[in-house]
Parts: sequence; structure tokens; C-alpha cells
Amino acid sequence: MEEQVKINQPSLQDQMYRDLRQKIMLGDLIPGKSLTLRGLADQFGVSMTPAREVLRRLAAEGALLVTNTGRFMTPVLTSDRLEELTALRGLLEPEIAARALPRAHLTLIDRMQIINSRISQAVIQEDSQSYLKANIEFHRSLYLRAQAPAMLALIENIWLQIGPTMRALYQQDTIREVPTHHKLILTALKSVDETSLRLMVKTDVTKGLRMLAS
Amino acid sequence: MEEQVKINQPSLQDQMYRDLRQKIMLGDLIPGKSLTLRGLADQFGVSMTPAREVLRRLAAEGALLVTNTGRFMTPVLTSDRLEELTALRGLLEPEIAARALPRAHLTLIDRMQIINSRISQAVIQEDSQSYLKANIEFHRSLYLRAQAPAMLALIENIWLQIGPTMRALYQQDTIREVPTHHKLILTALKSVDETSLRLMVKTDVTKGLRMLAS
DNA sequence: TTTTTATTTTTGTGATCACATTTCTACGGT
DNA sequence: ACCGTAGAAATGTGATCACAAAAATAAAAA
Repeated sequence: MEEQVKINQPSLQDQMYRDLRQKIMLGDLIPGKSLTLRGLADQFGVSMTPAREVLRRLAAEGALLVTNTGRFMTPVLTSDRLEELTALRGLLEPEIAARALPRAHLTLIDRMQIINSRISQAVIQEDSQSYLKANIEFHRSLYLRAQAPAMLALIENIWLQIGPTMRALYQQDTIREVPTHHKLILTALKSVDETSLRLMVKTDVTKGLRMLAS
Repeated sequence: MEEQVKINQPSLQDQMYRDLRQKIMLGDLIPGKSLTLRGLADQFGVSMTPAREVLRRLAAEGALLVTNTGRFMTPVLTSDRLEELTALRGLLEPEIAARALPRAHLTLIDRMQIINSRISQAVIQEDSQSYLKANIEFHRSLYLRAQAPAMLALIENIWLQIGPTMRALYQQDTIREVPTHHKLILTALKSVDETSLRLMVKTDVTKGLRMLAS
């Protein structure tokens, strides 16, 4: 009998979905960028059918906005909305970090340190794309340890919603400071200090909003 | 020139979406119930195209699960997952309740009191459908006052994920006690006591999980 | 130049179809 | 009686099409 070499190959729309989701979360798409079915379909070399499902799927997650005439675009966040989403991050991320704390071994901390140095490089080179990507990776690598998939899903959902706006903000004001709070997060992890960890994560998250005040 | 009577009528899939979403949140569908494109399409008298978009949309929100062969079904939650989702409710709902507190006027409290009496009736008549529906309405009517749409969206997202399981639990163990915490929530609202409100909301949310211990 | 109107193009929606894979069912062998 | 296998039915995926509404463009009027 033949071995089961049949790999569950992801469907076309799954690849498109992952690709677009990544682009949105990392801010490759500016706020207000409109996406069309035929445009996406052509771009990925497929028909309209998979394209529309991807767009609706992303819209369902809040990554895209659907106009009242059915057009799709990346959301343009009001400052109120951005504040609310940041408050949500400040609520959820300290909690998931605290849950990850007991499982955060040295291997993980080392890896986070390496990621953090990538962030520093991105600051120096004023590469907002790499900055955002490494920043997300820093947080996610910690949160993954919490083994709280539903919570992580909500958090990534928020990242998705603020992606385009964050990139736009980071691009207008060039990032001057290297992330000091990340080092404090690492310190709290090493000393297994939950109270400090929660505070530092919350501060790091909230800090990003302060650029809006300018 | 003709007046613009053209109403933005919702598309077919929007109606299907709302209908199915409601059914799932209220637990009309038992955990593990599988849904097929053609089945849904026939049920709503439409073609497969709108049906699949609705299913994918609900799957994107976590309301449905997609098997690795592409089939759709309502999720069967492990107790771990249910605990995590309940913890999320316990984190988010006290926060949004606290935000609603300053805006909770007597009109709202009165309406919540009426809804609460509907809950009591549902307990007496052992009507788990009405119970769940009124329970959700009780919480949502308060949370709407917070004017925090993103936060409310996350909360409803969680309700959607636990809907089928909650109904199944409520049905096996008939609800014996009238919701005592709801009255305490109303008391805290009247006396504008944020600390008490947060505690009561959290307790009310967490309490529901205790039925799992049986 | 500015505003209004008419025409063309673009766009999302829903239907239908072919196809490959999965799932179900029933038959046959041990 | 149990298990595996072959055939049949069901199911999701992606493509293509017609259609209506909306947006963009061009033309005309003020």
C-alpha cells in the first residue's frame, strides 16, 4: 500500500491570506489603501473567487474596512480608536506576559536579546519596516510561551488593526530612541519579577502611542 | 431631480451572516455541528457563493472551526480553552463595565433590571435559549455605554466562540440559581462604585465556568 | 474657471460549472 | 462477527460569466 505522501497543501487563498496579513501587520500598506478583487487576483495570478474570500476574511478580523458600498481598504484610525486599541494592548499584553513568565527559560531570553539588537540596528538605519517586524517578533516570541492561543489571537488581531497606522506614524517621526523598555522586560524576565514585568510590558506598549501627541 | 430613496440594502450574505452568528452565539448549534456550503445555500435559498463567504467569515472570527480537509463545524472546546476564554472575559468585561459606569444613567439601569427579570423567568421555565439570550443582552446593554467599539468587538468575539459550548452546559445542568450577581452589578451601578462593579462583573463571568467542574 | 450632466470604466455580487478530494456506504473476504 | 476495500455520494476549491451599482472621466453649460 502506498505511503501517504499527500501533504495537506494550503489552498491558494491561504497563501494569499498569509501574505496580505503579513503586509498589513507590518504596515506595508498605508492607511486608506484600497484593495480591489481584480487587482488582487491579477497580482497573485488567480481568479476573483479566492481574492474576495481573502478580503472578506481580513475584513472580518478588522484588518480591513468595508465601505458601505462594498469596497475594501485599510482602516484609517481616528485617534480615539487608536487609543482604545492601545488600551487593549495595555490590558492584554501584561497578562499574557505574566503567564509566559514561568516558562521563559534562558534560551528564550537569549533569543529575545538577539531580536532586540536587530531592533537597535533598525533604529540606527531608520528602517521602519524592519523595526516593526522585529518589534512584533520580540513580543510574540515571549507571548507564545504563555500557551494561551485565544489570548494571543486577540492580541495579533489588534496588531493587525493598528499595523498600517503604526507604520505611518513611525515613518513620519523617525524613531530616535532605542527601545529601553525591552531591556527592562528582559531584566524582569531574568529575575522572574512578575510585577515589574507587567509594568514594563504595559509601559512599552503604551509608549508607542506617545508619538501621536506630536 | 429624483430623491435618493436608494437604501443601502444589506447583501444576501450579510443577512445569512447575521442569522448564523446569532444562532451560534445563542447556542442554537451544538458543539461539533458541521455546516456545508450546499446545505446552507439551500437553507437560505441562495447559491454556494454567498454561503462559503459567510462560513469563512465566521471561521475567521473563531465562531467556526475549519478541519484540515476544509470542512466547517462549530468548535468543540477543550476545558483548557474554555478556561482561557473565560479568563479573557474576566479580564475584559470588568474593564469595559468600568468604562461604562460614568455613563450608566437610571434609564439604562431600569432596562437592565427588566432584562434581569426575563432571566429569572427563563430560569424558572428552564428555557436555556431565552436564558442565554437575555444574559447576553444584559451584559451588552451595559457595555454599549462604554463607547469602546473595539473592546466590545473582542468581547463579542469571545461570546461567539463559547456560544455552542455554554448552551450545551446550561442544558445538561439545569440552571438552579437566579443570577444573584446581576443584582449586585445593578447595586454597584446605582452607587457608582467602580471597585465593586469590577468585582461583581468578574465574579459573574467566572461563575459560569463553575458548572464545568461537575 | 467652475459646476453640472452624460458616458464610460471599474467594481462587488451572486450563479453556475468542472474537478479533485474526502467521506460515506455497502459488499466481500477472513 | 469484524475488518478492509471498492464504488458512490457529498463536499470544498477555483474559474468564468452576467449584471447592477458605483466611481471616474469627459463633455457641456453657466
